[in-house]
Amino acid sequence: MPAWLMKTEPDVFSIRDLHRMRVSPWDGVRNYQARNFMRAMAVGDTVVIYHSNAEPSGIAGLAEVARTAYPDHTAWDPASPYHDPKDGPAIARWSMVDVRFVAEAKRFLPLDQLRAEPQLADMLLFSRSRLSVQPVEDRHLAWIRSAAGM
DNA sequence: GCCAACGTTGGC
DNA sequence: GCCAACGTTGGC
Repeated sequence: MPAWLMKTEPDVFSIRDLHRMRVSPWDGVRNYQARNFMRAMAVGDTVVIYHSNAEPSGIAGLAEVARTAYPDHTAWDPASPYHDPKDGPAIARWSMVDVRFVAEAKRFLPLDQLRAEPQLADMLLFSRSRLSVQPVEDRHLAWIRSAAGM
C-alpha cells in the first residue's frame, strides 16, 4: 500500500487540529506535482503528517486517506486565502483529499533527527524540500513509525 | 520553447 | 525577517 507525506504549518492546521476534527479536507495545495500525488491516493493509504515552518519542524503524526481526490472548491472562492482567479467549477484544476487522524507521534521527530538518520538519506523530503505532498517508501515509513512510536 | 522576472516555500 | 531554492508566468 502506498504511503505519503503531507506538510502542514501547525499554526494553520496541526496534527492536534486533525485529531480534534477526526476527518478533514486537505485543501489549499497549489502545486501540480503535489496535486498529482493526491490524485494517485487511495482510501486507506497511510499519510505521514509533517509540520513545516514550525519550531521545530518535523514529523508529528499519522493519518490515512479517507476520501479520494475531488475538486478543491476553495480555489473558486475569492474570499479564500487559497483563491485562484484562473480557476472555476468548470475547470477544477486543483484537487484535495480527505484525511483521517490515526495517531500523534509519541516521540515527535524533528527535522534535525531525520536528516541525521542514514536510513532516511534518500527521502524526497530532503531533495525536494519544497514539495508539500510526496510519496514515502515503505522502508522509510517503517523507520518513522518505529522512531515516533506510532 | 527559452528564459528572465517574479512569487512562494520553508529552514534558519 | 532573511534568503536560497525552485516552481510559475509571460514576453519574445
